[in-house]
Amino acid sequence: MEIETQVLDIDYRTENDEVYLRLFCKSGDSNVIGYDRDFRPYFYALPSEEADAEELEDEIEGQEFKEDGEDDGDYLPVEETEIVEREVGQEQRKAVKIYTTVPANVPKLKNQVWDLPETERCREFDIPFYRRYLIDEGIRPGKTVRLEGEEVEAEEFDRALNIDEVDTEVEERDQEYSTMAFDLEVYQERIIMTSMKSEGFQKVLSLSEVDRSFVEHVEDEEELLNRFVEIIREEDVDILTGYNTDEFDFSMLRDAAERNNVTLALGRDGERMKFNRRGRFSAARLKGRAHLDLYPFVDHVLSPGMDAENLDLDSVAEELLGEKKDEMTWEEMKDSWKNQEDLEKFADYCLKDSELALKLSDEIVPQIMELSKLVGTIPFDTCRLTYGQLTENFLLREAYSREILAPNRPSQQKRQDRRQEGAYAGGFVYTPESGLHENIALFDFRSLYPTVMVAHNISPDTLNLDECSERFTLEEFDYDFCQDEQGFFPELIEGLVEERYELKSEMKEKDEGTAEYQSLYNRQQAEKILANSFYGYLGYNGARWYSRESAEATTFMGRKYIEDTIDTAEELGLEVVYGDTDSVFLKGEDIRERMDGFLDEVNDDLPEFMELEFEGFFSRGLFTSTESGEGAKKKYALIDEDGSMKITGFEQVRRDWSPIAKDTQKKVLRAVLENDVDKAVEIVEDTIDRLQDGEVPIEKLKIYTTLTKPPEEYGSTAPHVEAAKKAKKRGDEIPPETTITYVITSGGGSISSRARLLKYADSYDSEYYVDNQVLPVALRVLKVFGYTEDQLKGKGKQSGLDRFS
DNA sequence: CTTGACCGGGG
DNA sequence: GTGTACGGTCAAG
Repeated sequence: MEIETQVLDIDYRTENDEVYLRLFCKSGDSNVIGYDRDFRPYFYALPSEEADAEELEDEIEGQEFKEDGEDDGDYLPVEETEIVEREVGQEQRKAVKIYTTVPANVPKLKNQVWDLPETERCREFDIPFYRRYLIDEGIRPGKTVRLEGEEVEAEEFDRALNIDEVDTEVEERDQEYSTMAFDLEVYQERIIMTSMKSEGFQKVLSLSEVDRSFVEHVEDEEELLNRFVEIIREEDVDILTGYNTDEFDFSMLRDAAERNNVTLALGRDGERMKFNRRGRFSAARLKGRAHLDLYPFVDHVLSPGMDAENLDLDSVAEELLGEKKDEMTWEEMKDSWKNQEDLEKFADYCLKDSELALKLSDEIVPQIMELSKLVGTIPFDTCRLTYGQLTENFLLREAYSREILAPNRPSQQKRQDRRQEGAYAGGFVYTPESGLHENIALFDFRSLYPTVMVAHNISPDTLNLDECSERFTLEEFDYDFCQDEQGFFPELIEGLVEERYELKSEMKEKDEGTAEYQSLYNRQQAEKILANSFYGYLGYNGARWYSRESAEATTFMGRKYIEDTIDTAEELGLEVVYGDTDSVFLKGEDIRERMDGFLDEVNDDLPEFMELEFEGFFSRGLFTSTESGEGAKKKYALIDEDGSMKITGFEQVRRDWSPIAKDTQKKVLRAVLENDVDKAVEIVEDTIDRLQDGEVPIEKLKIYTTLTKPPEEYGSTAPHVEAAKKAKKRGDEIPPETTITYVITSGGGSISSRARLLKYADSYDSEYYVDNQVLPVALRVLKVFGYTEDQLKGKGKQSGLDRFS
């Protein structure tokens, strides 16, 4: 048979010292499984100085390798060897490619081969087998492939085949994936509710009866688990998703399943869910169904481009969807369950969380899929890999197709050494003049670092070549980049940028809001993410292709271009307000008329591929100052003509500040940007008055901090720890991982000793909130206008007194 | 200034 | 399982 399909997931099995891969695919509505039994694990060995490739090959062929090198150890078979030519660093070399039977043999065999005197080193021995397969076969998950082979039977799948051939040169066809989001509610370490939501299906399983049509009552945790598994399998979705499901929901599910002796057979192959350990995290892996946790993807890939500083579901949904969770605090939820009151609201909240996660997945999963197609990782990996790891997977694929051997991953020691080298200079930041500026035009370089790398052919493989006719030399440093042939990194960047350019022009022909437009948008976005990742990757200490020189040269040239741009502006008599890395802020009454001339002047001098672009106008901008009174870098706020603010560097979005402090700062910023400093001062004074008069609702004074262990295990005293200890004495359960919502109450003693949980707080310490919360954040803005703490406070008190007199 | 502990997301 | 990988902040030393 022959089938056109998309790979969604993949794994491998070993049976009797043989290995086969399982490709979990989707073709229309059909679930397809393909078995490939023709792919063997392998790695490379490079000959040392005292041997050539042939001698090394003979040595390997002639040896009998045993596990742990012991005579009675299990045999580590070398199935086949082959001599190949590969690019190694900057030279062409012969390498021995060594095939074995099962993947687990590779690391063991590699150790022994590496120890041979004929071996200089081994290469590509730590690429997970299924990734190796995807790379070598050219399969990119989510992209259409044609599988050919004999049809076989397989339970739980609509079609199954033993693969003879994989053809990746196939025209793309659209494929939809069904998605379900889920969420758990937990009380005293027990699962009490779970919600599930997909297009056309919603349900809440609850341990208590709730008068809602979507709620199904279950007797106990065991029944809840069994029903959960049943429903997931009945609905048989392709993608199961949620927010922080690896760390929270699935770890709860695992514990509950253990307690109740239930098998979490959630995958398509009837197997139980397993945790894959990956460093600091564990990932809940289902087979054949992709479990995509949205949180790590938001954290690793999306957050650099987002405004939100904390990445809880609420903030992320608000930024990406413009939608908020239902207002229900954790305290309210606990009370609701404890007293079995208002359970309808509780169930609504539970369902809402799944609904939000599902909407978020509508937004995010297509991006994960596009990145999977581009980088070639399965979506399960794509959503969990860090930026550097995504980049590296792409590089491994591109290296393979160019017959380049990937460098080895650095050891812990080597990473340490690389870190020790210290930071190199980053972007150039222009010191602004603090205060309020008007009529600001913002310009920035289109993808500064990627374009710099292309313009100067900066790449580890063009660095300091022995033979080269034309060199780009950086005299400040002791190295150069050869210009004769395009390097590995510039070639990849140029490819991505050009492809993206085409996609963008294709986008212009589609209507915004259509599915086609969205899909093109997601593709170009994936390409942008990847193109922008190479610079950071070269300076990342864990990178195989680490090249400090390349990273350093890139920022150096970036600084040169932004400084030249600033010079050009000044030569044209334009006033520079600020600049950071790849952006310049200019101001002037007539800036709108003069900007085109400025842009032409700059762009005419730039190398091909580089471009300065106009970003937008702002009617006002506030720049703060440092302790010494100099203009502060990276801390400013802008307002455009529509009154929308762009705030950078202020603390108003952090959760360790109380709402009263954050709200006040935002209001003060707006007043200042609307050119009304007096109003800003009044806002502060008024807030201080209200705090001192006890008029501020206690809700506005809460501060969050998370406990990671039981409160009594902390050595140091911190407000949240003390608040938790006191609550525990009153009989509250405070398990680890609790987020403590506390308020500093009035009275004597240290601040920590007066911290109480929000629900127990019957007073507040106005002095603390004035001095440690409101004043510091307000001063961050108002110091520029000459206000001091005493002044704001004094005035506050005075106007307070005025009122009473 | 360096070192080490803590924290994130979830309930 | 071709496992074992973060990065920033803050208080203490």
